[in-house]
Amino acid sequence: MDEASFLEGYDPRKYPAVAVTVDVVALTIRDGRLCVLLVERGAQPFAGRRALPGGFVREETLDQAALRELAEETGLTPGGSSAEEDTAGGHEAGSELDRVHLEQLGTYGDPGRDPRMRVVSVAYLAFAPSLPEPTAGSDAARAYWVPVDEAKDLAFDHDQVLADGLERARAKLEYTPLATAFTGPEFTIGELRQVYTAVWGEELHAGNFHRKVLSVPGFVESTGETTARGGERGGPKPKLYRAGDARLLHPALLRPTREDRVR
Amino acid sequence: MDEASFLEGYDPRKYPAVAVTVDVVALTIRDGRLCVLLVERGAQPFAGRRALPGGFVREETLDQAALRELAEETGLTPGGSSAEEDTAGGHEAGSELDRVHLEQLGTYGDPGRDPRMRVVSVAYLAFAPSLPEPTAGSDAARAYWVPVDEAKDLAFDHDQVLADGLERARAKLEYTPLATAFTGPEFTIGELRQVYTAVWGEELHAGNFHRKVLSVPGFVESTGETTARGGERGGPKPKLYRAGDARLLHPALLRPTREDRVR
DNA sequence: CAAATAGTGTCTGTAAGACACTATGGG
DNA sequence: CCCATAGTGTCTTACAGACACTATTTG
Repeated sequence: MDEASFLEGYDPRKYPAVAVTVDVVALTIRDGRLCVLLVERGAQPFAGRRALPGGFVREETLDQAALRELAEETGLTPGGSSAEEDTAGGHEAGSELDRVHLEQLGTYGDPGRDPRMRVVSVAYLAFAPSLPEPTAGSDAARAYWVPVDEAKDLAFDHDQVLADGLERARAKLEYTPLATAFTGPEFTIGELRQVYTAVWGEELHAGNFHRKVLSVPGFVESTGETTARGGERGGPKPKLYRAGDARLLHPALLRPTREDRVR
Repeated sequence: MDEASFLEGYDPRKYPAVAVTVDVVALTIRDGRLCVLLVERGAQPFAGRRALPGGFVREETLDQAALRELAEETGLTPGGSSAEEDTAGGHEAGSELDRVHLEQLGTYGDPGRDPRMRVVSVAYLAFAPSLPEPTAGSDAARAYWVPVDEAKDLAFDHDQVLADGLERARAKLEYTPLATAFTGPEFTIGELRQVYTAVWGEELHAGNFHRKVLSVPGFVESTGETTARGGERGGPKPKLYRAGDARLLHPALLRPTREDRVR
């Protein structure tokens, strides 16, 4: 049966129900460590286990569903989590949420990934600047940031989803300027380098990194300012930069040569 | 509502029905042109319009659903298209279908993309070696290969899906050896170059391409043989190669420097 | 002052692209 | 014989990484 014939004679009640959810791999950097937002599950199955935040898709686009879930779990956008109406139109002028990068990661739909029914989950990947612990807010009390190397044994197939998200994030830092999505609106080259070292888990040569970043057109642009103070343990006041207008890095910033080209 | 609370009190009948389909962007190269597999729609909506092959997801993984749709539309795997049982277990030892590369492309789920109900479609991208026109087979009579630059005004949001698939394919040729998925099991460097020019739509310098391909470890390996005859308009008998064991090209084969790093 | 960081200079190996050239075989 | 293609040589430019070095600021 192809799509055409399916749509001709389609009757929803003839087929087993399928639920569509979104799950979000939200990454941020806290204290120099790459962290992911997790929630504690209260109910079966996987009660007590940690899981990626996510939920049912309503009358909205998939992107909107992912943004809504992220907002609810981080407690960032004041948009009420109680409203049951169509959220397609508006959530209030979000604060830090506007600086969050959100993209689709992949879709996970193996039969049996949820023991109770067929659930197809569209996973999203989010890059966020350092955010406050979400416990402050209302109903997001069960969510918290966990260093990615401590995020194991997640519910459902979320270990795999997280692994896919991390690999995507590492690859994206190579050829896009998305590292700036982890920083504030103004940042130093050193802060940018810390993003790379946190995500890649590898030390980078400070001098070469500095020159490389400035040589890629459109990656960063100078604000003309410097920080008010030098580093905590000394050093000159570094210059401040903004994200540039490039959407692709050319030439790319390749990860340290893992001779391990996968065979 | 997050996933945890959704799963606690979930009742499928409380929510509007959602259908999940797979659609396949199947690409091949015919007569030096990049072509996509399309089907003619017989029923409303979009009757008479062309669309990507696809269909309803059954009790199977999403990957299996995509492979099954592709098999049915190309008429390649003898596996019956009439069987209604669980296909998770087996399709017969497929012929050319084993050489097809299949990967998930993305998921499209805007409300209203199908005028009758909420349909979330998981799109797949397939790279196939030159295949016979599928009209030969049974129920695949409505499917045919169309040069991608003539594939316009497709049904649903398939123009967008196709565009995303093409961009993915072009990018993948840069850093993976997937160009070999478009060729037969043995190929010449010239044939491989034709894959690149067809997909990228750009001429490549034959000499530099030749040296570059051979210099990337694991991209191709020599069979020690040459073709039986030279080119149609003369020339030496080129050597034959097989796909190597690399899964990533290092260093990558970058597209001709579009100074247009996207801004 | 000591230590740490920002930022620059320089050198080396590798890779990409431009161009030229030889060799081979079909029409 | 003509011409297109296979395959190689060489040169120039660009870039990545290693290393060294100076300057600046905090404790």
